[in-house]
Amino acid sequence: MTKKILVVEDEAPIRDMIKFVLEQSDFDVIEAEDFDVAQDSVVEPYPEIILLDWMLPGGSGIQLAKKLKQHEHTKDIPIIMLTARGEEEDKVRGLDAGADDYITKPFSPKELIARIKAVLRRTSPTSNEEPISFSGLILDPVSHRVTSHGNALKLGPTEFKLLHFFMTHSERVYSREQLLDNVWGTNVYVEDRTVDVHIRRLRKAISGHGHENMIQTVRGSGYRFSAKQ
Amino acid sequence: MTKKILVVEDEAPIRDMIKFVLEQSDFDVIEAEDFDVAQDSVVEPYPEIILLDWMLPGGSGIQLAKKLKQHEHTKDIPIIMLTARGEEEDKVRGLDAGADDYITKPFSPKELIARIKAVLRRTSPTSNEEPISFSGLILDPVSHRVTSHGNALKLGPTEFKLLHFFMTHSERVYSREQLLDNVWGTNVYVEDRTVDVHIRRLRKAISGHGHENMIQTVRGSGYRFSAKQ
DNA sequence: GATAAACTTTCATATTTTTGTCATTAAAAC
DNA sequence: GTTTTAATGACAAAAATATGAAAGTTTATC
Repeated sequence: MTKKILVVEDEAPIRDMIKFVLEQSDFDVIEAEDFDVAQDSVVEPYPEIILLDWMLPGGSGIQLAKKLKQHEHTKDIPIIMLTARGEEEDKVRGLDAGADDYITKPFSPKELIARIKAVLRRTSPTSNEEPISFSGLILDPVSHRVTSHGNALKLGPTEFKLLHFFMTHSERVYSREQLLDNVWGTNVYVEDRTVDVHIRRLRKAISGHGHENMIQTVRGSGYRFSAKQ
Repeated sequence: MTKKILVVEDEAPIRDMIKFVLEQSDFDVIEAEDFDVAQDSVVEPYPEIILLDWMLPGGSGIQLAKKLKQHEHTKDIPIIMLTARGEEEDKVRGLDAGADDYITKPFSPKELIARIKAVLRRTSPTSNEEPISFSGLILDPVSHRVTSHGNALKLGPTEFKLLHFFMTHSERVYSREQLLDNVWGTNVYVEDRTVDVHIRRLRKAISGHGHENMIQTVRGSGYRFSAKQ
């Protein structure tokens, strides 16, 4: 699950440094050296976060921020401003313009990564946290637990995700590819048949508690999760 | 439940800005522009949190912090330092003097509120002075003691905070990063893996008393504190 | 203010768990 | 009965966590 980050910075050396640091931490970096390139870069799939040099030539950093905040699709993308020392007053305007955080140059790689992660944590949507229940089988996303009639079941991470997906998308057939996309994530290179193995592991884990038939094979199409027989 | 916040800041415009922001978020603000006024303001009912300008005229911010930390009634009031950029080194001394967090000026309203809430989250379980108990394991915030079936356990400061957090947030998975935020604090840049080590030490400390499995590893997600197996 | 003790953080290494793939067997479809 | 598709068991590689120890900091004590 690599996150896309757009780095808008006119000075190539700094941009390169940032790119290097971020890629070390497994982010997917897109670079832009000015306002126009940056604008063209904010397209689908949208970056999850934008590092924006405040002092772009012509002071266009603020303009870009404002523009992004105006559009529905981009207004929720968090922006971290990069500022130089001594530009204190501008920061206020930057934060007004909708930036979520700022970092003062020069910064340490550690700080950069920490800030990015903090912002991602703050802004990433808190999905539905309610336990999901199907005839005695309960999955609780908060405690990250699955119980069957009160007994804790032991599943690996992938089986947990798979079950979570199924329980939130029941009564519907999914092909192996769709399952891979939804559970493993897009652009993951894994054999289709691997899904079978995880299905089997999941079935094994929830079986013996009256949940024998909840994960149903639909020959030629894929699998379906259902409480009905 | 409006919380009382004392703002110690000599520059009136900044003070006003902070007051405005905090009142928007339903805090009850008390202002002080210097050491003496501040000292007189720290009386019952005590503020729940203090925002303290580091660079008070005469550098008396640190003195105030130290003084507050010396007195029984005020030593547990969390202090957030307000510092200017370029005073990085002072921050260290500030945190030494007992500050719980710091914010660099200028800061956004969003950031200010976020930091205050974070500190309150971290420290307000402390304001609940009731001992917390889980199947024979008792943590008493007042005496700062942990006992297992009556026997005192020896934990380091971090292990104590970690256990305290877990005991007030059981049955919920926390990632290493979330634990760092909640137990270490937001301004701390520490390796994720460091959490593992403290988890181990905590486990070691509470083990051998029938609490083997209270701190549970959730592979791929983090850790969970639970009385259940 | 020096010295020792206690803590914290990081790092290297060991251990455990999980994962993806493959070969084989079983089941269904035609 | 042959072909197609899924189930299963085993296994090696990869990933994540546990652990021990070193190095650096802080705190306490004399």
